[in-house]
Amino acid sequence: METKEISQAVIGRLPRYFRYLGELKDEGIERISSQELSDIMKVTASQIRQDFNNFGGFGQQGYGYKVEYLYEEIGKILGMNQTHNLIIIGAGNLGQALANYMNFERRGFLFKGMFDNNPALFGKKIRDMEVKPMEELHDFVKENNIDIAVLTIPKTSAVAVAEQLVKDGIKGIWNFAHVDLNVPKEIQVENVHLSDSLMKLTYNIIRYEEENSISQ
Amino acid sequence: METKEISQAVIGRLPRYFRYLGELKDEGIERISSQELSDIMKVTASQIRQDFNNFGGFGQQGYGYKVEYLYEEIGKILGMNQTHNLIIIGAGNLGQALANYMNFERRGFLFKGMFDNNPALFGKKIRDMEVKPMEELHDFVKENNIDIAVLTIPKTSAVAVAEQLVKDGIKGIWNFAHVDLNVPKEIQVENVHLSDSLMKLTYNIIRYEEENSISQ
DNA sequence: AAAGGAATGTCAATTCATTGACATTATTTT
DNA sequence: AAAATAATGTCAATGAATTGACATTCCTTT
Repeated sequence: METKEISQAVIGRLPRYFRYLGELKDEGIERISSQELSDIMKVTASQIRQDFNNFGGFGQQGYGYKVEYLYEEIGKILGMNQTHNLIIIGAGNLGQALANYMNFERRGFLFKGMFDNNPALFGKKIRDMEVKPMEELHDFVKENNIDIAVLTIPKTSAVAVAEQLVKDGIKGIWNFAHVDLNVPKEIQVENVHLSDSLMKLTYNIIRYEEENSISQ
Repeated sequence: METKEISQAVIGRLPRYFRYLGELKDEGIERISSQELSDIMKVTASQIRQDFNNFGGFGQQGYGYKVEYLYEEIGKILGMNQTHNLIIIGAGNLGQALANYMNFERRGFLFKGMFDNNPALFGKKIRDMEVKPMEELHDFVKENNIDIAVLTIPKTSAVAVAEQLVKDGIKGIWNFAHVDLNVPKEIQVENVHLSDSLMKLTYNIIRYEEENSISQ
């Protein structure tokens, strides 16, 4: 079987397709063409077809795409048909918010534990899960087949914790700490750098204002 | 003055440069070459120079870049030398987490208010700021010169709220709702779709595992 | 069952982003 | 003060991503 690399540009668009297709499915729509999807999603029909073709193509010529089938297939590609054992490290506001906010379970993310080094939080229940001390983290990861660690701890400790998690056998890290982790390339890292995102927003706001004042 | 468009690819890298330069500055490092920065940040020196040149270039030939100067200049480009009035709409876990988590003020983001439609939350203080009912939102935005609205509300209401915010004169929206907002292009939107990010992570985990099992 | 129409899959062309190379210019050393 | 060195700024080349075009294939209608 040939292993052709699929670009992260394509991967980055899949969740959005998945979301729109889920909505179409919920609306009871059974079939859609790339052109119709293009109109709804505001991307070119050509890109949609090109993207899907990375995975062999899911449509029928002359007909279009079956919404439910396409939804399922993209879901499989994204691993939404599997379960993933997940822990949250850092039980501060953000960690708690993520634990509560996500309807993880609906997508196969099994919330297995929550860790912090603040004794005041030990035993506190978040989503029926007691916060455990950091000392227990590494054994827990090893013994419970944890796939994904969510890092919502300060950047000062994030790098070291990540390195240890790698040794414990973690497969992926969802990193909210404001630092770049230094892990082997076989460990997948997805960064969510919130302040970077906010800075992009301010750049674009300022840029728009400047453009306007120049043309006045 | 010429208005040359700077690609979002470049903008997206600026906050990371800003972060590394801030750290270098804090370490007391005064000068750095694109090659040294390249080694630290794991991007090509060519890209670094190319990126900076979009803004005219900040270095001195034969010398390199003055860390503090470069830090300040990139900060200005990102609007970090200005203040931005900001409100959070949706005082649930995520909204509260963002209010507490960010050291907004250090970067010029002035937290001006928090809104929700859950009466149980009205008056609750978050960061010395009482949660206000949604009814007061639109007048508040108009009267207090709000630049940025952070949307941490369910997707069902996000689209309508965003449309009204545009009428109220908002400039940018930091959108955590799991939906694409439909606003005029002069309004800047920065999406943080957390579950999209998590799906990318699972894709990459699965992909790595498949690659490995094939080569076994 | 055959003809016509519709929409995919795919190839080619174009646009955009990244990398490489080097002339130029400033700094540093002698 | 001059020569040597260092590193930028910039141009050209390469590579990647997106868009456009159309032949092929399947569906639908008659």
